[in-house]
Amino acid sequence: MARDKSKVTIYDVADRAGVAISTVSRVLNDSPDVSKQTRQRVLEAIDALKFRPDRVAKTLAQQRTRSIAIAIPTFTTPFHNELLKGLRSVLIDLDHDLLLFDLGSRSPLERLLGMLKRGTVDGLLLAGVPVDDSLAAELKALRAPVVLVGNHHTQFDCFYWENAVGAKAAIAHLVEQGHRRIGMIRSFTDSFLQKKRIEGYQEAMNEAHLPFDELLIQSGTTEKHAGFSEEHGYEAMHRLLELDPPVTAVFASSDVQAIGAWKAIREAGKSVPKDIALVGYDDIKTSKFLGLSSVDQNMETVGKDAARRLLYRLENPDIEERIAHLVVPDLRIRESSRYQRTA
Amino acid sequence: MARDKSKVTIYDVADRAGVAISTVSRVLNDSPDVSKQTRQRVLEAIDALKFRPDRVAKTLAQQRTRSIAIAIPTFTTPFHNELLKGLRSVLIDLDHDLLLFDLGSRSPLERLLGMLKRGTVDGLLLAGVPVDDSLAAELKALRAPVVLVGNHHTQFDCFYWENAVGAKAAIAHLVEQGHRRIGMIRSFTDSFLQKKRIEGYQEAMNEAHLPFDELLIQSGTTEKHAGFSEEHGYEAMHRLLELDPPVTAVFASSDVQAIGAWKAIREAGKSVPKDIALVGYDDIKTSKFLGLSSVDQNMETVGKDAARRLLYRLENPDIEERIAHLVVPDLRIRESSRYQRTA
DNA sequence: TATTCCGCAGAAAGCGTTTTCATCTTTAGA
DNA sequence: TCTAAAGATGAAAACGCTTTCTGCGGAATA
Repeated sequence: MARDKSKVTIYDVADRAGVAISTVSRVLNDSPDVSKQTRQRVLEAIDALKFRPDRVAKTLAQQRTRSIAIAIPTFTTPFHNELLKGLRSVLIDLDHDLLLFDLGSRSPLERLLGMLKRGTVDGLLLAGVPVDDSLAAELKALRAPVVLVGNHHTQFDCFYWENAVGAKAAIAHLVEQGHRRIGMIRSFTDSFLQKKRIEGYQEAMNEAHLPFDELLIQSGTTEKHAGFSEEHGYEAMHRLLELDPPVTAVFASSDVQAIGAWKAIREAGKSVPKDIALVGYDDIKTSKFLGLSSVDQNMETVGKDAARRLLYRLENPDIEERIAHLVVPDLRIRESSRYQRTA
Repeated sequence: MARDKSKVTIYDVADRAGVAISTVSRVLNDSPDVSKQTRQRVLEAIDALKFRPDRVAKTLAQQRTRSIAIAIPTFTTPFHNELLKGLRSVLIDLDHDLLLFDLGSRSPLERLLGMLKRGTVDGLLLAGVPVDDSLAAELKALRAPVVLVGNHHTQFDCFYWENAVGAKAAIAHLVEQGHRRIGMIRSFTDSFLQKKRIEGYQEAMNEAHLPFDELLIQSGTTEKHAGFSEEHGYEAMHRLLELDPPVTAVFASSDVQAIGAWKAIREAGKSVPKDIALVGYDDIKTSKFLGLSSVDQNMETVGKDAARRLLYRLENPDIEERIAHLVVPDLRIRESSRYQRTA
């Protein structure tokens, strides 16, 4: 309400340029059906009046919002920052807006679908959100372009990681450093991602002919963020510290968990990497400065690629082909695991 | 385009209920001018058709978008995560959307103002964005509701921190621990916030009758994020390490800088807190687990308060009164500075 | 010279709501 | 019993664009 400031509209421009509004619209949208002189005149009028087309009206007329929503489990983990960064840079270039949507809040899925139904956004990027068949069906029914990040589903475009490969590389590295009792910190819930990382852990252990001990894979009790939190890592590490024979290395499913674990190790009077070597996952920026070894997933690049794909699908709603892009992660070895065991 | 799925509109509802669309709209907006039976009938129709009013059309008709944008310098620092969290929780409750806007990209201010002009958002929350008089004038001219976080300007509602108090408390604590050569890591640019923190540093040094030495206040060369980055802290710490007599404690203007500094200290073969005590600012979640002492600014609470204020101003555009809420920060003492010097 | 075609521009019909205004009932007041 | 007020509803005009349809004049074709 009370929006006086008498907005300058397409009519004002048309008046001043002595043309019809349709002509102004054509100029605005780079239509070829406008003569050079007319275009010039309109452009001048636009300039003189400092006219900016109303985004909402355009949206209503075109039935297209030029904005997408990204749904992520939560904001409080640094995990998604890089992803967001990549996303934004692409969206800006293609003149789209980004709506934030965290699934931590109440009735998240319902609100998500509501957004699509009410036409708030054109498309959806689900990052780290598990998609079961019922959700998939609903999304399909809405015919909404959806791109998945960090998860896999045959009916959608996906960008996800070779989680098994990353985990395996981490463990192989620890084995090479002379470790034989290698613990793992898992997440609270049993996601696709988590399964793969455990798979990688087991493969590497097998190949090194190390016995499998299920006590070596521990989780904490904090459910928040599905267990991808410092607290959770801290708790899980406590359990690992009680094992006998003791672990000499720990692989955490995320860097934040590793940071939590580190604290537990410190408090137990042990040190990293001398007593216990530590490797995380995600390679968040902090890890580079903490000297925490980690598995780099190239989040920013993935963010860019995912955004491009979503926008492409917006333009071409009817392509049937689904892409499933597998990103191969890189192990970054730092001080937290750079210590050769001689025993 | 190609949005077949033949959207169900207010007309369909009206048809089914046997009323005019205006009546449906009244029901939708809880108008009292609808008889009980009619309302009931309409409600049933809405239900049966699973009708959801189109957000965009509503926006155009009402000249109100029900969404706000938050402008922050960058996503890659964990600093704003808590703020975002607070914001979101309030916005959800009041049915508003949040658009992300990072100023790291090109021509940010222009795009920001464009958003307002084009009616993409109703209001703006500027977090950590310096507002000079020319920007203030432009914002005023647009008559847009704006709330500032972390900065002060007489013409806008502000939520900001007693930066001097926080810095002073940090230094006082270090003095109490027996430190006399206390370094400070500042940001790259000379913001309001930075000035205040330096002010607090100096006050505390004065009160402890410690000599002021401008070499004790160092910055790095990395301009990115105005110097609030790990790299910057790392560089600045290198300079501090060269001082003679050496510093025994360092106060960083942010936690990320402190993390960078910590790395430099480690690499120099010194340890925290034994050789050098460390205190940061912001109290990001990571700090709690690193054992990094820090100054807590209650970001999440501020985020909530700021969002509420902005929405309040949206409802009441004409209130003249400006609020300037000063948040008093709390020092959180952890291991990184918990070491009494006997010298 | 008569016909067709093309380039350009205007008129007008959407897009899906809200909101004002007018109309038609009732109900209340005298 | 008549009139005024209140209550409920519908018709239609916004909101600010895009897009289709139509038409006009001039160039190209026959």
